[in-house]
Amino acid sequence: MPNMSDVIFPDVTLTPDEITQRYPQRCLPEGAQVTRFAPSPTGFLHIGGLFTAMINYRLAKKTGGVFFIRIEDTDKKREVEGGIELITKGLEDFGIIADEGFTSTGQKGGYGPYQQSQRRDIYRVFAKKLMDEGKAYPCFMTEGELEEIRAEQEKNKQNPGIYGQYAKYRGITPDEAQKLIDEGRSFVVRLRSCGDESRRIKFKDSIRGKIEMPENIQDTVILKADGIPTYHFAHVIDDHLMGTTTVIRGDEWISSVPIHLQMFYMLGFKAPNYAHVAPIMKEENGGKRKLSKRKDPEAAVSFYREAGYPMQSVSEYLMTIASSAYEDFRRANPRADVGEFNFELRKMSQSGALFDLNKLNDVSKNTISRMTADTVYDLAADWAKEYDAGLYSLLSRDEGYSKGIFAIDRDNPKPRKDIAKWSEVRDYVAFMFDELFLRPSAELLAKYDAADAKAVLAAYAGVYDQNDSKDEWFERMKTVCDTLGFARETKAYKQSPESYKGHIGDVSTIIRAAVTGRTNTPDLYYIEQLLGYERVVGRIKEFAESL
RNA sequence: GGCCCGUUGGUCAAGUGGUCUAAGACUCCGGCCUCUCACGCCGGCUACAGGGGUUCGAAUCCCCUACGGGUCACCA
Repeated sequence: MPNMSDVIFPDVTLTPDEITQRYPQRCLPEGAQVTRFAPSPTGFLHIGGLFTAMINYRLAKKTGGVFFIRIEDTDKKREVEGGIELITKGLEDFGIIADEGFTSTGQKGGYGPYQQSQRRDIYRVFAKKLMDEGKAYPCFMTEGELEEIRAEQEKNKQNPGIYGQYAKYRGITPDEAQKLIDEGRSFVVRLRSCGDESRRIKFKDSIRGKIEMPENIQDTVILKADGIPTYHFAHVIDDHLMGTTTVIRGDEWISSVPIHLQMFYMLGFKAPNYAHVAPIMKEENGGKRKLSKRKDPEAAVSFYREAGYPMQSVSEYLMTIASSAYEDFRRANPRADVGEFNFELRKMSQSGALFDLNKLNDVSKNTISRMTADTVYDLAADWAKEYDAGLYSLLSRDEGYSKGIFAIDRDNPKPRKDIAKWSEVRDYVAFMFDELFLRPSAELLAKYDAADAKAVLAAYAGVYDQNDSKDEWFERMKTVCDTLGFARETKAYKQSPESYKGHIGDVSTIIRAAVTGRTNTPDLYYIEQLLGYERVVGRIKEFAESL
């Protein structure tokens, strides 16, 4: 009588030991964590995937360990051309660069290959080992049979699945298997579960604490009909061989942990620590639901790039979701590198956070306010180059000029926080470029007497001096106040409003409207300095005539 | 439906039996500062899902209910 594994795995010649020797124990300092991100190459970087990857990365970095990227391409149907590069490149934009495995420039590291489709032989060796030990068997059930069983179970209100009496092929003999194979029947390899429903399996999740569940009793598929492993089996083999110490993944995997733990046990492997992160949610009809790739554009990381959020801002926002202590850290260390933050898994929230655009905007404004004018220019121009060509040509026409705009009120302890995303830049800088400058309408000054406004503009145009220091400039505006009957101090006006036409604020508003076409802008002095005498006085005169 | 997990203001959250008449952040609304805006500062609105226990004492521990999420594939 032939051996079952010879019937099923005639192609497998290597032994588990030979494989294991290729994956020596890692030499890492005490406490170093080996983590990984294991995406499918679907060509779509989900914001939740980025989040998970970031947490994996941070933990590895914090502990002096290793972070690697492994491609889980065991389902060819979902694969997309260029999907791997899109994901690795996408992560690298956020500073998440793999120590091992896939980077945008290819694979590296000594524990590969890091792509499951290239590891077929490895999985088969261990599947064979399980079969040799009676822990796995071939199952020839057809789709129709599977459906019948499911229907029967449903009718009897039993749990669905292949276990106990429903595991029809548990007792198949090698001869019977050979016969079916000769008939051309296809088969999968199932685990011969050693679980007992009445026993409970306990494990400690690094984020959620103690979890306990009934043992797995399902004869889970480990090798599909095409000989490729299922996620479960690949996970166990890969993370064992690659030396992963902490598996950080989405919490949709929690319910599979009993299967995984059982496989580690049956294979004689030590199981890693698990950490299951809560998904990022979206508000809908008053409820919450997971951000969906299909329905929600904001689920894609590319959405934020297009909207003009700097990668840095998205990172920062995600960190605030990952750890509530992060905002305090950031306040205390505005310029520090994220790496200095003491990230801890156990402080992570266990329930899914609603994605909050308000908060992202706020975080982003703060993030941008900490950038230098040069950086703001570079990033804004990069964005514009791709999404707003008109703006790009204006910004890049005179780099120094453009940087000057972004420099206004930037290098001080309380920098302005006007910009949350690059798509706002066009509006922010509009009046600095004649091409975008909107001639002010008289409406802006509706609350003022037209004759007074004209007088203010004429007086100011007469005395404006491009060479003034800021103090001189301000003093000159006050002089205009004096000569035209406006109060040079707001307080003086408030004390006796009847003795003035208005105050310094009114005068500056009139001038601001003429020069910028708006009543609210950053510091007028610096704007005028950049604009230059001709344009300042020209705009003032033009506006005065229109009143 | 079975099994898991969760539930503190509109949102993110701190909180591990007394220091909780519950921190902080975002949003919103007032006010101050101020050449406008922004910044900053001050203040305000709004919360322990519900019910039972345990305890001198419960947001915190236990039980039940409700609600929300996840999972139950030859997808990951």
